[in-house]
Amino acid sequence: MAKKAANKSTPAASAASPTPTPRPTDAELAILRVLWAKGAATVREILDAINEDRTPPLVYTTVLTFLQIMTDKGLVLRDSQGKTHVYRAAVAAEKTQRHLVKDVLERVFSGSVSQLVMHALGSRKISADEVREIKAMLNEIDHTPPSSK
Amino acid sequence: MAKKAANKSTPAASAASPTPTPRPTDAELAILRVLWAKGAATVREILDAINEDRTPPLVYTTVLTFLQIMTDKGLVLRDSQGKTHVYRAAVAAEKTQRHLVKDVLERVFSGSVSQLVMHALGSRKISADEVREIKAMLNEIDHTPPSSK
DNA sequence: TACTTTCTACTAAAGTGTTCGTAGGTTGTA
DNA sequence: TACAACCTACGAACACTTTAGTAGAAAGTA
Repeated sequence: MAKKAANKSTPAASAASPTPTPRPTDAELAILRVLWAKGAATVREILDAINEDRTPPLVYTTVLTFLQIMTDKGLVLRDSQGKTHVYRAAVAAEKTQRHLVKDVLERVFSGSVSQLVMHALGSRKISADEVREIKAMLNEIDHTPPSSK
Repeated sequence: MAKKAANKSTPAASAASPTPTPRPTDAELAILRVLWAKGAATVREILDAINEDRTPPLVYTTVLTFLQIMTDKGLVLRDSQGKTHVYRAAVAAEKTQRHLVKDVLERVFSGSVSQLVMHALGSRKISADEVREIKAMLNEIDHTPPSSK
């Protein structure tokens, strides 16, 4: 009947790369974000951090299960510190973010960076500082002579 | 274990309330993109369009099933034209794209537009035209006073 | 030592997404 | 008319996600 299903974003070049980096799920991303921010954390610390911005709070074992799954997937690393496990992210924030952005870029905007950027700029109030920051980046990759400011 | 769930099927009352616009799935997005491009299409037309950029091609009934699900969800509208159904998107491209960008913005970048934009800019080669376009948009934002609150 | 707290591993169930297959109806054509 | 081609509805398998419960070990406390 149904077949093996294929949810692979990367063309599976295999070889040496240890991380195929499939899109993390929502729950996984939430946990990774805590770990990226804290560096390392126990289940309880992650639980508390997640429940801070979450209306129906998760229970301890739910987060524990996520961490176990993520350990299997290679998304996090586990240090057995006495009886308690301490987790760290096994994937870099930068890389994962880039991956997710690229994903949206292709899936939603057919690869049009300007479309994506324009939607991003329109999606939320943005500070003058941020505008300046973005302009600086644009100037860096600019191929044309600087226009008037 | 019940899910918080926002909107359920509402089988009888089709196209009732304003669409809460949940994230479309990958398959749904692929179909929406075809419909946004073509305006309206039959199952077969959608199938052909999708299989153009798809290595293991889908079969007819798979796409049909997606369309049926999407009709139930209110993502597409169906015109019964004789024996064949003609589908149109029920959600605007703009709105859906904005929604998806906002989603990534919050989930991945904690709402930091500049972070998202910078990752977008770094994720792919970008033409001088695109750079100009983005700069123009930045200037517009920049010069728009925040209005009274 | 006995009780309580806390932790991990294992299990499980409901939900969601993806993918087809089969049955049965309609339509055009030899 | 009979058959092939095409279409829709429905059902089903299966993987993946989310969520939590139970059991049992370890550690702290009265």
